[in-house]
Amino acid sequence: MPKPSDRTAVLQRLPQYYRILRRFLQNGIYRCSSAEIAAQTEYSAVAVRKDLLRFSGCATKGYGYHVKPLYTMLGDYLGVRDAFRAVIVGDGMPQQLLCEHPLFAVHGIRLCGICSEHAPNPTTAPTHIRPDELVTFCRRERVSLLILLAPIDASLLTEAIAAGVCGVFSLCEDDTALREVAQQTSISYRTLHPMDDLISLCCEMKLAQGEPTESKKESFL
Amino acid sequence: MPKPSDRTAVLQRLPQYYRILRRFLQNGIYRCSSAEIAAQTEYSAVAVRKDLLRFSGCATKGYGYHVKPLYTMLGDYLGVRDAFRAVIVGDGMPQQLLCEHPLFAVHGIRLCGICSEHAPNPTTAPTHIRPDELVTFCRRERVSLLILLAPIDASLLTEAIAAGVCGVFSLCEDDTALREVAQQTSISYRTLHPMDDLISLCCEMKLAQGEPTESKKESFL
DNA sequence: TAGATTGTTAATCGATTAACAATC
DNA sequence: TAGATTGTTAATCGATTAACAATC
Repeated sequence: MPKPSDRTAVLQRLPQYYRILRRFLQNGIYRCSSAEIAAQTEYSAVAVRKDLLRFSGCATKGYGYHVKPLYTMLGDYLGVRDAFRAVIVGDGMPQQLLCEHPLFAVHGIRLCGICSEHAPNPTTAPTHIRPDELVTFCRRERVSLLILLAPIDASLLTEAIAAGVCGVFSLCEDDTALREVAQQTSISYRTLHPMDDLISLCCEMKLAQGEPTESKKESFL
Repeated sequence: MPKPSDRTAVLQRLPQYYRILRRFLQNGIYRCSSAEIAAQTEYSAVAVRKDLLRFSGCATKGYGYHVKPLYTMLGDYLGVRDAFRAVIVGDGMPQQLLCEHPLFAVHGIRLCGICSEHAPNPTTAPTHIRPDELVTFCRRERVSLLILLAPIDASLLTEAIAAGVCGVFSLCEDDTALREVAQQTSISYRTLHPMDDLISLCCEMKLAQGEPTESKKESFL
């Protein structure tokens, strides 16, 4: 059923639409056009319509999209209601940040534990898992998703995959081990490097300065 | 000098190469091939070579790239040595997270202050700025970059831009005001939604489950 | 009926890949 | 000279856009 194209550009945009629709619902907006969604993104209204073609059941020509059913169908399609069981691996600030993030409550990802050398703050954190217990825990608790805040050993990751893990979300500086293992095991994964985006922004700012606009040119007069 | 293509796909990849090269240097690797860089990414060696064509001075045919000068040139091109002056706007956990991030020490972004209702933890945080002081502060301290952890008022943002801000990096759930202002003022900006990537990963995991591989198919026998 | 809007098809554009030339 | 590797050109592929048909 899912077309191969679902794996690429479209799949990156659907979660954005999902978030935008949620905001619409929160603001009491129950009807919207493709143009209204597009205005909240970098894309065109035509692109939005194409992406949402799969959910045509929630659209009416001349009227637009019915936000409520569209939000539900989109969520189902994206798998947020599947309640994937997840473990955070690694110490550090982002750990607490992630634990408190509404995603885990709202979006059906069930945070089952935290795997780190040192036990985290017990008031906010779920079950603590020692690194040597990780594989056993994943198998017993049917964990399918690891969220990496620190690099994981290639062999440990391989064992975790054998124990049922099928997805990895990495926020690590160094993803070498993850890429290695992923090549051999066909798991799903994403690596995230927010600071790369910040640097790319800096570069754009720099280039923009080098190309003065009309008003800036005038200042040389 | 900069070609229009610099604004798009290439510019998103260059910061990745920059990070990978830094790791090479940290590991004492001073020579590398395009294939070795590509292995740390999702891209092909040919793509890497094309992207790095601008830095041909740091390459030798039959040998590869000279990591040290390439890292320096790439950093210069990306603007990380320009020491953009930045202010974090908004309360919350990511604030402390960002303050402690090595980026601000290592990559030449100078964090000048934090703008929020309540004063942050004074031990780790730089100057605290009250919201009504933001515009004055930006003008006086020549701030060019705002890092948004909470939505900013469209009019306040417009004033900040008039005061010299030319880039915005947003981690907010709702970017409506930012997009509005950006359309009229031609600032550079990036919006980041890590949870969108996590949801996209969930969807991929779900789709992968629906298409059993050979080994999984066997389990039905 | 007119206006608004989705859905569809063909054309365009940009990015990636493949093949190979150049050269250290 | 042979091997390794970058650099270049043309071909392919995928994604976006434009024009318009369909219909509520």
